[in-house]
Amino acid sequence: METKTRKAATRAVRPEAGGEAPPRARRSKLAPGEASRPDRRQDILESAEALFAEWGYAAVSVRDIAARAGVPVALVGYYFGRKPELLATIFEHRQANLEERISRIRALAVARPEDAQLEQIVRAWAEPVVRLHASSSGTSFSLLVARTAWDPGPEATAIIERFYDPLVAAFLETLRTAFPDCPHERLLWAYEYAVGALLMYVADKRIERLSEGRATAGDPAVFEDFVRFVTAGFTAMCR
Amino acid sequence: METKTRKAATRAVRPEAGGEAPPRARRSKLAPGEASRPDRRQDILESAEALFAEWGYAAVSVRDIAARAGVPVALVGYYFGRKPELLATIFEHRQANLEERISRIRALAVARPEDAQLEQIVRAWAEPVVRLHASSSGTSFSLLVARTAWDPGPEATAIIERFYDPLVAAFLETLRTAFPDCPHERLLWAYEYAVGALLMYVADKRIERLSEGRATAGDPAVFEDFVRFVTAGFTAMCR
DNA sequence: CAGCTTATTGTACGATCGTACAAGTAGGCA
DNA sequence: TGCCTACTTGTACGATCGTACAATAAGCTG
Repeated sequence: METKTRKAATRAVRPEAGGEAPPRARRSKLAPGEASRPDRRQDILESAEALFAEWGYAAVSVRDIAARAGVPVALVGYYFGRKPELLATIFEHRQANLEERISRIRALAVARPEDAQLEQIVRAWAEPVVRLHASSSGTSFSLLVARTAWDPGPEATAIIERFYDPLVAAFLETLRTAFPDCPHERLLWAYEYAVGALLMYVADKRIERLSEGRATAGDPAVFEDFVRFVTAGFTAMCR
Repeated sequence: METKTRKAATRAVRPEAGGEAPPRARRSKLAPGEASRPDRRQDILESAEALFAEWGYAAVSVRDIAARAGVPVALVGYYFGRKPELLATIFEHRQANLEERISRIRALAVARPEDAQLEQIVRAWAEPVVRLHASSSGTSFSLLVARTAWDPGPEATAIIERFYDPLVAAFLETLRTAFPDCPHERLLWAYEYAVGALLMYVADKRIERLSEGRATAGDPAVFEDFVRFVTAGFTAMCR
């Protein structure tokens, strides 16, 4: 519940090292034997991702991010502008995984084997997330997605609307081919429950404590159980 | 990610208007025809509950709470001490609902009709929450529970451990009588998914936007669908 | 009335926050 | 050589935060 009133953004130009701009090939001169000095912009991005994922967007300060990246505070603003833009940039860099989910779901809508279709939809929807979560570089981002989805603040909800509304649309549309007679609202509720389960799969820390470390999210059998749970839930509600 | 270092709490005595102390029968003198002046302590408590539920613990300042309650800031500290104690007091005032859940679940463990037992367990576990959520005075608290469960901050996790670990224990213990052959970890994962679904049921704001207002959580049929979803999920995973 | 306890208020301290801004450095190209 | 651009840094401003504290008001008990 903040009420910030500051001058509007007047930053002249910001380096766009991401996609279209020149591929950021400065710093080519490095002493022989010296490891290529890591990109400080990337350092900031990874630090922000890790910290946001662990503590939530609001609980992490720009100074925390800069400290973890080992750069002065002002460099964060230089590369990413305001704090909400930094959050958005993180999600932009991870869009590939999201687009894979959408395209896999949409592909199922056209080719319909009519058999075990639901399970395929659930897999197409959840599997990229679980795979990302299991990878070493993506585990913090999958956690960040959950934190952002649960964050009631305006910055987080804006991110969710922008990046994940298309996924919901694709999922529901394909799901309607599997359950043509199920009312739309019921599908929506079932989707909510599935999202809740998936977010808990990816983000909950409590299960580690409750199981005394025996329950690990990396086990493929756990994912198979997850698919079973969600698939059966959908079937029970809509069939 | 804050690092506060202040003097330890040296407040002498704080009014304990809640449970054991004298029932707070001051302010008995009111002019005839004048409505009994509302308890300002209660006002603060309700304001805090509503604001924490809507924006999350960290995003709400003590000043926000005082402003909503119409009292000066210092009164919050006078009645509740530090901010984490205020959060804990809210949960203490709502413990009745939690204890109902636990006792209902435990009651099912002794009398076992062996038939439809799982559905009864799920109902005993979820129904008090849904009923509280549907009531006018409890809808903000059920939202607060979800926000707190999802909050990675230390204050929130302390609350969850203190108040909800007994519920998990009761649920799992009773569940083991229904699925004697299901491994413990699998039950734990299924419980996680069920919690995720329940929290989404209670707290998610996105479904209102996605359904354009047509999906209402108050509908009893929605709760029946929820029970179906979770029950089928458990059965598919553990049976 | 006095005396004590509770309730109430304004205020101020120290800390942390996001963000802007001016000044500085360094490398590529003329 | 000098200039342009990208990168880097220290710092400071205004705002907001949790919390403590002294002082006052109000109500009850004698």
